[in-house]
Amino acid sequence: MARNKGEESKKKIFQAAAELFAHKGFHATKISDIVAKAGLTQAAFYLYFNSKEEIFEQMLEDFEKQLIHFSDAGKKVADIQPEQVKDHVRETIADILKFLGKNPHLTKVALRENKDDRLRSIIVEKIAANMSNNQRLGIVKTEIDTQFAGEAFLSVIEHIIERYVMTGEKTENELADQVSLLFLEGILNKN
Amino acid sequence: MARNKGEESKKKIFQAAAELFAHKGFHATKISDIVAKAGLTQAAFYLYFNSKEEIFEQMLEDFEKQLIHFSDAGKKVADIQPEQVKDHVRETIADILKFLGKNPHLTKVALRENKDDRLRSIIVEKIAANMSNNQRLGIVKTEIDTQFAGEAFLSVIEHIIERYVMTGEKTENELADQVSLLFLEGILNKN
Amino acid sequence: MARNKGEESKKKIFQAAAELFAHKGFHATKISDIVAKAGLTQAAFYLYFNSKEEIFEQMLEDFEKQLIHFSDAGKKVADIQPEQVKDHVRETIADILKFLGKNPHLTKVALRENKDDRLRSIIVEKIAANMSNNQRLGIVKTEIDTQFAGEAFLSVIEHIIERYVMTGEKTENELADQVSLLFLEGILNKN
Amino acid sequence: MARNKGEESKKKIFQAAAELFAHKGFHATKISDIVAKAGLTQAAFYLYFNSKEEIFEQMLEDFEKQLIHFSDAGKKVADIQPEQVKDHVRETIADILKFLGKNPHLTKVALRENKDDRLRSIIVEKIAANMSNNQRLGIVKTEIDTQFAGEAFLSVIEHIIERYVMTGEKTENELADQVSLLFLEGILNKN
DNA sequence: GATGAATGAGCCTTCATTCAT
DNA sequence: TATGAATGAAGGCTCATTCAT
Repeated sequence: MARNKGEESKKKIFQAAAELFAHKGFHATKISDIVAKAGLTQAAFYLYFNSKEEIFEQMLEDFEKQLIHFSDAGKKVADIQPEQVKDHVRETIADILKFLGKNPHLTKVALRENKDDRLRSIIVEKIAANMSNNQRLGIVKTEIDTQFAGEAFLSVIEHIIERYVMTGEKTENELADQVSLLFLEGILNKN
Repeated sequence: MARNKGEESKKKIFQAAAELFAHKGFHATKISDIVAKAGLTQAAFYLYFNSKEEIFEQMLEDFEKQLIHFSDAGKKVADIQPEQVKDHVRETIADILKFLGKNPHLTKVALRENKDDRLRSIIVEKIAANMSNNQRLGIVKTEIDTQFAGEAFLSVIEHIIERYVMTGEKTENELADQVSLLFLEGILNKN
Repeated sequence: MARNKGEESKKKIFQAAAELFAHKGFHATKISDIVAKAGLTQAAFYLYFNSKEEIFEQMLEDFEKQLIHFSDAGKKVADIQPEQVKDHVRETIADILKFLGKNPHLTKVALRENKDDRLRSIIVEKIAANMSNNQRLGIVKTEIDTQFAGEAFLSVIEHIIERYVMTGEKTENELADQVSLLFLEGILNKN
Repeated sequence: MARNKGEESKKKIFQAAAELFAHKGFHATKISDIVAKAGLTQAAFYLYFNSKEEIFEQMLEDFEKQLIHFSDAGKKVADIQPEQVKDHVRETIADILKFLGKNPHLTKVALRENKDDRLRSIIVEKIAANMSNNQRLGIVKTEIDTQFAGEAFLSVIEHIIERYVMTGEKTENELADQVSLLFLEGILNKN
C-alpha cells in the first residue's frame, strides 16, 4: 500500500512543523529541525512546500478551514430553556475545548504566531455575537462588554489548551466545568 | 553634561530591545534592529551587553525585581469588611494593571518569551494563595480551583495589557471594572 | 508503432537542451527545464544521458561531425574564373549560413559555450587557409591578415545567425549579399 | 592612509566580480570565488552589495555611464576632408578599441551577459547613425544596410577585445588598422 | 521505457559577534 | 565612549543525480 507516499511525507512534514512552530515559534524553528523530526532531508521539504513561510501560511489556512467547519456544525443551537442555560454553555465550552484540543499545536500557532490576529478576531467575534444575543434574551448581564468578555474568554481557552490539554493534565470536561463556573457565575459566593 | 552618557546609551538600547522583543519576539529581533532604534551602532551594543541572550535575561531579572517590589508594597492589605470586598478587589486589579501597564513591553516579554514560565508561576502562585485565603474566609466559592483561576486571571490580564493598555484603547480603571465584574460575578444575570 | 520510442525521447531531450543552452547558457539551464520542455521527467533524462555535462559534450561532437561533413562536401571548389569570384564567394557564404542556420541553437552553443574554442578554431583555420590561397592567386589583398579576417568573419556570421536567422528576420541569401558586400569590397565608395 | 578602507574593499570586490563574470559568466561565478579573489569573506560581500544580481546590475550601469561619457566626448567630429576619411575612421576605431579595451571585462560582461541587449543596441545605433550620415555625404556606399553593418562591426570589435586586447596579443592601433582595412575597403584586390 | 520520491552537496544570504582605531 | 569594517557559523533554498517500482 505504498500508494501516495508523497502525500504521507507531506503530512509528516506538516505535522512536525506544527509541533515545532507551537513549541519554539516560527523563527526559532529550522527547516532542518522539521525534516529531522519527519525523518526526511531538507530537500524533501521543498518537494512539498515552497518556503518556510508557505508551510506556515498553509497551517493558518488549514486551521481556518477547520474552524469554519466547526462553527458551521454548531448551528444547531435551537432554543433552550432558561434552566438549561448553564449546562448548555458548559457543553459548548467543552466542545470548543475538544475541537481546539484536537490540534493543540495548530491552535497555538494560529492564535499566537499570527501577525494580524485575523483568526483570533474571527473567534472573538463569534463569541461576542453569541453573548450579545444572550444579553437581548435577558440571560447575560447588560453591563458586560461582550467584545471584551469574548477576548478574555479566548485568552483563557488558549492558555488552557497549552497548559492543560497539551500536557494531558486535565480533561476537556473538567476544564469546561471550571471555565463555565468562572465565567458564568464568578468566584464570589452569593451572600 | 557628559554625565553618565554611557548609562543613557545603555538605557536607550535596553528600551529599544524591550519594545522589539515585545513586538516581534526574541528570535525575530536583530541586534541591528535594536541599535538602529537606539541610534547607535552594533558594536556599541557589546559595550553594554555581552550577548543578545544577556540583554534578554537582564530584562527578565529587571521585571522580576520590580514585581517583587510591587507585591511587597501590596502587603498593607489588612482586613477588610465583607461589603468592601468587591471594591477592594477592583482596586487591586487596577493596581496590577497599572503596574504591569507601566512597562507593557517588559511585561509581554516576561510572560510570553520566557522559557520556563518562572515569572508567570510566581504571579499565579501569589494570586492563587490570595484566593485560597479568601476561600477560607468564606468570600470565595470553594468549588473554585484557585490555581486554575489564577492562571485564567493572568491570561486575561496579559491579553488586556497587550490589547488595550499598549494601544491606549481603554484605561486601567475601565479595564479593572470589566475584569472584576467578570471574575467576581460572572456574566449571568442573577435570577 | 512503438518503434524506437526511446530514440525519440532522446531526441526530444537533446533538442530541448540545445535550445535552452543556446538561450540561457549551460549553467542557467536546469535539467528540470530541459525535461519539462521535452515533456518528460528528470529521471528520464538519465536514461539517455549520464550527466548534464555529457549531453553538452554530445552537442559539441554532433556539431563537429556535421561541420566536417559539410566542409568535406565543399571540396568541389575547383578553379573558378576571376570574374566569378564574387558570385562564388557570395554563394559560399550563403552555404555556410544555411548550414549553420539549420541548427542555430547548436551553432550558438558550439561557438559560445565552448571552453577551449576548438570548434571555433577549426572553422577559422579553414577560412583563413582559403583566404591565404586566394592571396597567392592575387585575388585577395596581401595586406590582409587572414587569420584575423577569418576570426572577424566568423564573429559576424555567428552574430548574424543569432540575430537574423534565429529570428527569421532575413533570409540566408539576403544576409549573404550583405556579408559579401561588406567583406569583399568594404563600405567605402570607390572614388 | 587607511582612509575609506571600505570603499577600497568594495572596489576590490567589484573588480574581482567583473573578471570572473567575464571569464565564467554570471551563473558559473560564485560569491565565494569573488571574495576569495578579493581577499575577503562572503559576509563582506553583503556589506557592499545586496545580492549577486545587484553587483551585476551595477556593472552594467557602470559600463553605460562610461559609454555615454565616451560618446559625448567624441562629439568633436567636425567636418573632415574626403581624403582624410580613412585616417579619421581608423583613429575613431582605435579610440573605440582603447576605450572598450580599458575595461575589457566590463565590456565583455556588458555585451554578452546582458539579457535585453540594451547596451549593445545603444552602440549599434550610434554606429549606424554615423554611417548613414556618411552615406548622405557620399562617403559610404548606399547599398550598405547600416544597421546590419553596425552590428557586424560591433561583433568584430567585441571579439577582438576578447581575443587580442585581453590577451595583449596585438595593440589597439594594429587592430584598428586591420579593422578599418577590412570594413572600409574589403578584402578584394581592386582590379 | 518511464516515473515518483528522495537525497547530497553546495550556493546565496543573514546575523551575532569581534576588534583595531 | 563609540564606530567602521570584517568575520564565522549557520540557515534557507536549489539542483544534479539516484533508485525502487
